Amino acid sequence: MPRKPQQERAKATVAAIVDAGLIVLAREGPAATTTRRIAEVAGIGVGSLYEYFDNREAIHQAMVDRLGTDAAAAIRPMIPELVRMSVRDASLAVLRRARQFLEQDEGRYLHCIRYMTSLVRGFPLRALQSVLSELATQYLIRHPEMARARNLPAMTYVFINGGIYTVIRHLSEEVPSISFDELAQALADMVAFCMQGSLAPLDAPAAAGGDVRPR
Amino acid sequence: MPRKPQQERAKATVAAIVDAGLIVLAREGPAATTTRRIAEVAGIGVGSLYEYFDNREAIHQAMVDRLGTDAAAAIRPMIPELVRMSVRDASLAVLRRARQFLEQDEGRYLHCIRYMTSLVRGFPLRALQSVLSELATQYLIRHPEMARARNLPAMTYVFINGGIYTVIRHLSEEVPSISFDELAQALADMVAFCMQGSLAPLDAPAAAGGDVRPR
Amino acid sequence: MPRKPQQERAKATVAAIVDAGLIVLAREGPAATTTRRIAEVAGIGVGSLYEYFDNREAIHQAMVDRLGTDAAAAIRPMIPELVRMSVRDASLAVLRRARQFLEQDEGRYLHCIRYMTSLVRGFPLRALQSVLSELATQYLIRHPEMARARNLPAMTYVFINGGIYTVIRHLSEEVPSISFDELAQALADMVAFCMQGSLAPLDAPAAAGGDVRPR
Amino acid sequence: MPRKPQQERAKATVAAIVDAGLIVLAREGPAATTTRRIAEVAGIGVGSLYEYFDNREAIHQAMVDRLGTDAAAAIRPMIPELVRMSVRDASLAVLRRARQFLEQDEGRYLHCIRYMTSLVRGFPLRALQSVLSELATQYLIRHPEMARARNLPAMTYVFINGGIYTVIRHLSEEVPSISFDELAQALADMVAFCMQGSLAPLDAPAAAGGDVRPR
DNA sequence: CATGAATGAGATTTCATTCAT
DNA sequence: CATGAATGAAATCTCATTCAT
Repeated sequence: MPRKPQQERAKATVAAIVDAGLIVLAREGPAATTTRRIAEVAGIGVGSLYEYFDNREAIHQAMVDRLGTDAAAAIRPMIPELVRMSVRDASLAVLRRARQFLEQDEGRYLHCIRYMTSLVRGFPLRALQSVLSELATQYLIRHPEMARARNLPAMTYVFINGGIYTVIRHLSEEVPSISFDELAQALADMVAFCMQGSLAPLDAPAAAGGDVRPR
Repeated sequence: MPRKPQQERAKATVAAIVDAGLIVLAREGPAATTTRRIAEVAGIGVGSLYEYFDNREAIHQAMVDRLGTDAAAAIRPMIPELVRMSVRDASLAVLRRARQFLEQDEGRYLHCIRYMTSLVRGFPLRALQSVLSELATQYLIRHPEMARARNLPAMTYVFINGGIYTVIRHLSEEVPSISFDELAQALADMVAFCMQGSLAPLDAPAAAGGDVRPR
Repeated sequence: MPRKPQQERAKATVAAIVDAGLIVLAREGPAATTTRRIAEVAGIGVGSLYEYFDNREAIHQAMVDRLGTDAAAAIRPMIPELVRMSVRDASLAVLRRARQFLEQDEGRYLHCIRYMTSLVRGFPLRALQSVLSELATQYLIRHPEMARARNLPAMTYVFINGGIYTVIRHLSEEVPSISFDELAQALADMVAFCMQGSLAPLDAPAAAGGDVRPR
Repeated sequence: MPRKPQQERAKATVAAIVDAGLIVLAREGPAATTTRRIAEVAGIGVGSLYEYFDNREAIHQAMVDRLGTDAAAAIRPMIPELVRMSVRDASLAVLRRARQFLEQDEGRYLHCIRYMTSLVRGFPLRALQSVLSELATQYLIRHPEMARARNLPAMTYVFINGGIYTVIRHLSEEVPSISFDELAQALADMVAFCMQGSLAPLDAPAAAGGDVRPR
């Protein structure tokens, strides 16, 4: 019976419901995402939920989709710009944007991610993962010299997945043992090292460094 | 009023309950970890759960504790041996053991970890994290020359957290884009590179690399 | 989260629940006042109880409140009339009304009172007590000559409390040793004697009596 | 299966169980009188309860019986002495003894009486009532001149029942409006007036007590 | 005899879903 | 369309009772 929203108002209601779901999930945990509570926060009657969703499961799914979509949308527009940066700067830019995204609205998305796996089957951040893969591909297209690195797929896999989770984990910590900037620097360094070669800089200023220099 | 188990039989029952909880969580997801189902799988009556646990929440907590304890116990005994290996070999050894641990009992722990965050407050793998930190510390004590690396705490943080999650994520994938061995190699390489210096091993001594140094 | 009833229908449901509770308590005793049974007798679903009450305890409280309110309401309207009667007649009128109240609906209230103390904390008939106190006060205002009696507060206390309970006790007896009329007469006489009869008889006409005079 | 206690030790255990029941009831209310709690307080295992009682109901019954027996036993030995006192003094003596009985052991019996009606069918204080009736009878035998009072049975009924309850009610109040002594004096006065004081005071000094009779 | 672990019937409570208004 | 009262299936939890040790 739930109809596709055809009017403007209806679309707004659907968005309000999904928003409410995310707000409740973030603030009160998965056990609180009851239909009553979601309807309450959305400012509508319980019965109205079923005008737009088949059942609670569908609302959960919409919440997960929304999070994935929003996360991907936060990064995707940056790609054209990122591919023109150094590996290190591009990494830092992505990390900073990720932090901003996760912490907006009082950490709503950050909190939600914890619980997403319990709401629906499947990995909620697949869309984000795809965007980051796309970024890597585009970057390599523009910088073919890097593509010689061995283990490229594995390295990329580790950077994307390890990166996503390490950031989430760090932002979730109440008393992080290191600052976010330190974390970001370390991650960006690692990406730069491993993709570009030689850890020489480590112990010696080294000479040139070719195109690797930032900006 | 759950009493401390006083007889031998009672201890076995407690273990059976926690086991059953993990089995159900792994196989049927968090929504299935009802008291009824756990009791059923444990082969006891529902009432018996409450002889040993205050409420369902307490059972969940015990499950989380158990997973953390088991995970730590899988790695800790290896430490003395690991510190005598090369960084790369030690990393590989840990990764292999982690895989074995996560995949035992038909991936019970692997599946459980997905849902742990939704069951209780707090990070369920803190114990594992601690063990890995300890390993890092011990390793650096035996290899003081590495301690000169900059960003040591941040690097360690990234390796531990990123490593844990990347492995979990990989093992959870139905159709992984890379093999576990490739992943492990990549991770071990990264640790070795970043901790030990010079990406020389890659394909060549590598000339440039220059200003890639952080900060 | 039980909401205040907003529609007419809802108010009727609340009343039906409390009614059902009193009916079950009267007929089947306190052990039978389960949520299931109350819902059944009220002709609603179990879940509906929780639309209006937080828990079973709240229903019990509402039952007690209802009984107190009804009892008070049975007597209060009589006050204007009572204060114009003689002490004896007023007492008899109150006693007759009390009996009628307690015996209506097949003795529902009478039976309930037995069990009220076990349902909630506090004295369920406080409201009735208050009304009777008010009656006494109003009466004394109109009949100031009585106010000279010594021990007025204590006497009033005894009449009200002793009177309430004696009536309840009598009506509860299966084979009363005296009739209700005899009881009522005796009580009314006592009130009349003690309040009105001046205590003259005590030391005066009374031949014997000796040390019986107060203080 | 529960055997009659034949050994000394067994009798002590039975007493301990009943004691424990009364203690729990007094301190924690009727909902707490579970078999576990009673066994715990009695210092025995749950299973042992069933060595001496058929079921929980039987324990409750024993508790009620015990209270009735103890209450009666508190008053009965005083009868020979009481019948030689004045009405007023005898009344006061009984009231003081009642208070002492109800308040002993931190008000154990007082608290229990509140809940007794919900534990078993029947009036738990019948034994006390009987003792007081017996006292009245004995008193009238020794003081035949009083027996002329009209309404004697009704008066006695009121005094006994109203007296018992008024005292219980008063002792149960947290902030009594009058002191126990005031209450006792008032009650004793009333008894003395009504039994002894000739009813003359009613409408006139009157001659006899005769015409005061109702109707 | 005494115990306490185990039980399961039954109690309370929650909540997704329906449907009359 | 929107509502929220009503529902009942299913969850959590309690506790009198049994019985192997």
